[in-house]
Amino acid sequence: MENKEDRPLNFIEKIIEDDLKEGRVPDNKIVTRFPPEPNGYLHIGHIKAICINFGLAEKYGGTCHLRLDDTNPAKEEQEYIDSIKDCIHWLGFDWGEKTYYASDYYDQLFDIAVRLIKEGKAYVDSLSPEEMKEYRGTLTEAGKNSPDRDRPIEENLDLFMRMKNGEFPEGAYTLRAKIDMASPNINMRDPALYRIKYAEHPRTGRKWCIYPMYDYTHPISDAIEGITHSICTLEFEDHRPAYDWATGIDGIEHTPHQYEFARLNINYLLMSKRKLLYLVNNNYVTGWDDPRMPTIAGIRRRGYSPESMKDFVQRVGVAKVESVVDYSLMEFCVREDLNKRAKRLMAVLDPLKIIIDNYPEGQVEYFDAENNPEDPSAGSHKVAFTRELYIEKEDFMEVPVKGYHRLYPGNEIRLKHAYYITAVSVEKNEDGSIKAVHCTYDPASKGGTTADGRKVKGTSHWVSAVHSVKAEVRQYDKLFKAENPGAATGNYLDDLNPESLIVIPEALVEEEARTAKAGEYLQFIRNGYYMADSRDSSPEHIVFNRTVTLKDSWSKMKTKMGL
RNA sequence: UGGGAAGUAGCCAAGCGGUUAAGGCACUGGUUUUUGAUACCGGCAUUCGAAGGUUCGAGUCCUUCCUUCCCAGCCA
Repeated sequence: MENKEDRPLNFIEKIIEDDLKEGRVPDNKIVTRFPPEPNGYLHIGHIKAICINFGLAEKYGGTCHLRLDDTNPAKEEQEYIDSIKDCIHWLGFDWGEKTYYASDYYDQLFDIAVRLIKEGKAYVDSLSPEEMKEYRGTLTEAGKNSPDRDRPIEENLDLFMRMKNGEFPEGAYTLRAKIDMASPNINMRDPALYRIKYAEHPRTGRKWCIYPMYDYTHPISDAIEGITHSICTLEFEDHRPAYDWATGIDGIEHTPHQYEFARLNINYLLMSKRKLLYLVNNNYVTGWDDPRMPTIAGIRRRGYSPESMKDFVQRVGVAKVESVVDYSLMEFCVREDLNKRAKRLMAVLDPLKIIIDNYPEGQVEYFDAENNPEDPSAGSHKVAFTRELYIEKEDFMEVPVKGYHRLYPGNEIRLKHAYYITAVSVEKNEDGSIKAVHCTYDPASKGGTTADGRKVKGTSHWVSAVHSVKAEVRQYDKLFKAENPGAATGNYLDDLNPESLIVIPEALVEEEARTAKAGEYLQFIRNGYYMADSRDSSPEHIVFNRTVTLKDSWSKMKTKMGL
């Protein structure tokens, strides 16, 4: 049970280690569970819950169940179940052969309900939703008992059977636990156990027309599965008494315990399912897997690695303070991971033509370009060099500003992997814009160094004018430009970043980029990390998504100098 | 004004009565560099929401207060 990462234990790990040490865990095997309701797509916030539950099981040699909490057929769909499974696998976790479903326990749950009725601990209530609300009282006033609370057991039993048999319309009756209408905890004021619902369930079809509620289903499901540590988010703290009530029902052997942690919040991001749905439905984004979406499908398509996201969650930690993590931490994590694994390529996004006057026309040289300077085992690939090339527009200034050490007339820079060049003259269009920059190269600088060891301060990436390939490059940025979208005006749409996607229809990439496939991590040298788009990229029309930029101290300096 | 929780740096987060309050991100200086990237070195809380108290000694214990979050679905 040693702490490999040399990181202090979080409060849940402490509880577990203590439980293990004190022999409170059956067979010394902890059992956790990740219990999403299949009513939508998983987002970054879920990654935390997934990592906690699966991670804990991994760390302490236990198991973690995937359990679909499918007790509300009105909202749930098979599509979501499939997507949830896919996302967990993408993160690198596995739940083994068996997928658990709350719906697997419908029979047991029903039997237990019947038992509760027989023991006088549950009753069938005919109050309408509005009446029930009235009877529940308020936060500061006790509720009052339903007129049906003392209905005879036989009658409750009969009514419950008839509810099950579909004799009543939706809303006519509920089954309620008889707990305490005066409890200061509203969740304990005779919570509903079952409601009537005529809906097609993704797994049980039309077999049932009554469905168990969360507060009743969840703890019993945990108990049935032998969950030892039931970990959920803070908003369920108030439900713990209900959880304990349910696991305390006579005849339930195993008693799991619920622990709550703070959910993950990240600034500039929106996690609300409702708001994300609005963005999708109203075409602010292209879908749930739009690379700007905080969904797992979105960040995956954007080019984030699962390892970096796990690292991110690890660094954030697990506590009970409701916190908002800096977006920059997430960016740091991807960069750190991608730096070690991304294949380096050269891509010119905003081309400026360079003509090397003293380089023979028609000559082609192939240089070796290392795939990753951080990892020599990654090998290298070839790049073609010719007399006419393109570099980034921002890598040339006719009149350089102070501190600029890229190309400008009279200055020598290095073309990555190739030669030193010096700008000699500027060829202009009629409108005064630069048509091309004429340069000379030093043949003795082949490979990017010279025998005299002279230093050049700037190194630019480039592509051959004849060998480069066109590609669409999608420059993604944050979807929202405010840390807390909607905080200022009350409408999060006001904070949408108009520059969250800038499409460069015809960027020029080196030939090697043709081999890139979705899933392969790339770095366009000096531009950022990229990945081929899983949906739209094809050999005929290559599309790259920008995952994240590189850190850029030059642009920071520029803004500091007021440029 | 009921109940449940939480307050340590710009953001996370350790700290569990005993030398100068871990660490990471951000920020910031510098070194190296064939990516103005990376890497590396340095700086960044006399103070822990506030005020009292206990103690030889308090971020840690006690009291009061303040602030923030969650709860009144037949959602999860």
